[in-house]
Amino acid sequence: MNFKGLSYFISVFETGSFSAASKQNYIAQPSISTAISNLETELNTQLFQRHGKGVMPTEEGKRLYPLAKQLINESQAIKSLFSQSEQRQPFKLGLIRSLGVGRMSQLLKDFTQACPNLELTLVEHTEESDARIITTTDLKSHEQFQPIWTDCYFLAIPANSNLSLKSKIRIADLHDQAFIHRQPCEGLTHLQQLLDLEGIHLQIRARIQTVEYALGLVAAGLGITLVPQVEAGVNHRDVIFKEIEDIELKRTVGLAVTLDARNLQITEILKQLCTTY
Amino acid sequence: MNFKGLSYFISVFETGSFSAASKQNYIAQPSISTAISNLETELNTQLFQRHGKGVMPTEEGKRLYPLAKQLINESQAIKSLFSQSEQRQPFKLGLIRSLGVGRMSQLLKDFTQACPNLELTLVEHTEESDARIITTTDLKSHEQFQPIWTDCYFLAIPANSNLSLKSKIRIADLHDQAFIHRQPCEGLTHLQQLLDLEGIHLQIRARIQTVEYALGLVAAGLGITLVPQVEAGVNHRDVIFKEIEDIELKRTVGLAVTLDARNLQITEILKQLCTTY
DNA sequence: TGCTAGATATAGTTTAATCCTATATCTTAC
DNA sequence: GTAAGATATAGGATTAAACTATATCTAGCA
Repeated sequence: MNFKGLSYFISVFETGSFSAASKQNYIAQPSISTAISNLETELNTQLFQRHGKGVMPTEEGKRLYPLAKQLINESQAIKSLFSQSEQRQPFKLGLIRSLGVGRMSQLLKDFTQACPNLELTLVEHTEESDARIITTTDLKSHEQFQPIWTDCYFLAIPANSNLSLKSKIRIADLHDQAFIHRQPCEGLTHLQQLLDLEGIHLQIRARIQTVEYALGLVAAGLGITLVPQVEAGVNHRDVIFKEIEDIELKRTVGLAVTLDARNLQITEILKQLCTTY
Repeated sequence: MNFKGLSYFISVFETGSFSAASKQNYIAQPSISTAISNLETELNTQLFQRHGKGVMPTEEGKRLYPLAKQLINESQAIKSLFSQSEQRQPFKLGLIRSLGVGRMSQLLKDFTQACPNLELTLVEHTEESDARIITTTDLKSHEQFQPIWTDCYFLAIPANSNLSLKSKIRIADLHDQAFIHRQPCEGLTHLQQLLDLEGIHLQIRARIQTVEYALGLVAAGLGITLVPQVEAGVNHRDVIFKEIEDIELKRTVGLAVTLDARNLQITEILKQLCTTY
């Protein structure tokens, strides 16, 4: 198997003719003939049916085409990635909020090291971008998803709350608790469904959007709230973080990439990189 | 760029030596030298630092390695896919429930057509498998995800219910409605959180697992329930399907594949195929 | 320091693959 | 039946890859 043979195969497939492919590649027609013939021998299958008015791909040929196309695209992507190493390539990465500064800076450091010719721009995940770091909730159907982290959710409890004294917090302990509601939040969505099933009710004291404000209100003693693991890592004055023992609250954060050709080489590297976390 | 050059590069990278790589590939050492040199010229970058005791990959070499490795793996996968076309290859596909018979049979038909040498076994999504068709909720961190369908959820309403008369159903209309609870169900999870926020309460009349039973109970007039779009397509006696107008309930169904080498060639084809839906 | 072992680089030759030209064969259309 | 257009085959020319032989470099050691 070699790149040239596959490239010729692609040309033949797309033009439907050996002679047209030969012109497209600036070589003689017999060269295409032998190249395809060699490929057929190597794969032990017939790729085209020959007849007077050109060729028709067989079922095997139709199966090979997208695979060959992708392979050739990737090889060219690798080549361009290195040979164009001089000029910086713009790349927009969309981010959701509350990803955690520590691990995100490490991730971005790894990204830029893997692609030194990158001119990275960080935008909101709702904006147009080349790739996004999101949870599975925000995944669009035309995107591919590579998980990076799984975050558990923790309760953030005021130090003076009665809950802070308990060694293990169970879902029943949340009954009638003062609660700071934060939206959008996958974990909270899940929690509230579970509470509803159990007939447990929360007293919503505030509705806000950012984790920082929510924790601020917790510190002020207004009530408890739910935050992703990573946000709980930081030390907050007057706030205690605890897991809920008898249920599992989590979200999956990962890289979502559109299957667009423009930045294929970069997104492939990023996807690869994400598998190492 | 050619396959041989990249293969030699991989050998050199893994052995840390031109001469060791030459032995591994049963060729003379100068051939490796020139092959790597050619690759470096083509990519316009230095891949290894030479010194007396072998070679050390440069930063560029380290970047190239995983890309080259993947490319070579894919090419061998393609080759083995066609040349081993005789013997059937076992492949386990895990499925969640309530995917919808119609579209699933079409998908499986496309799968088996794309890979005619497949010996396909369908198992529960919790069992060990080569790939799974699941929602994003069930995605594991070591898996890659390719969305296939996005399903909206519909309310299933008994024909004799007062709700069936309304032209548009809003979330407020669900207050104190008799409800058949089905778990696990992503959409229901979401819905109950929204109801909880609005202070709307459901009267749970039954708790079951399968869509079929849930619809049976709806038909019996026990209460309403929530089912994914695809299940609503089928005609059910005495059951009416309606969307909730003022909220958006949906799930994303897709192909989850582990990044395991064993069935790489097949999973790659399936992923490719899934992008076409 | 000088020697040796082990590694990569270079030069020149040989081999193998690729491509070319010329021509044969086949199909379709008129 | 014939011409046009397409693929297949044969044999020679070109180009790329591999080999042998040898040079150069480095590290380790007496």
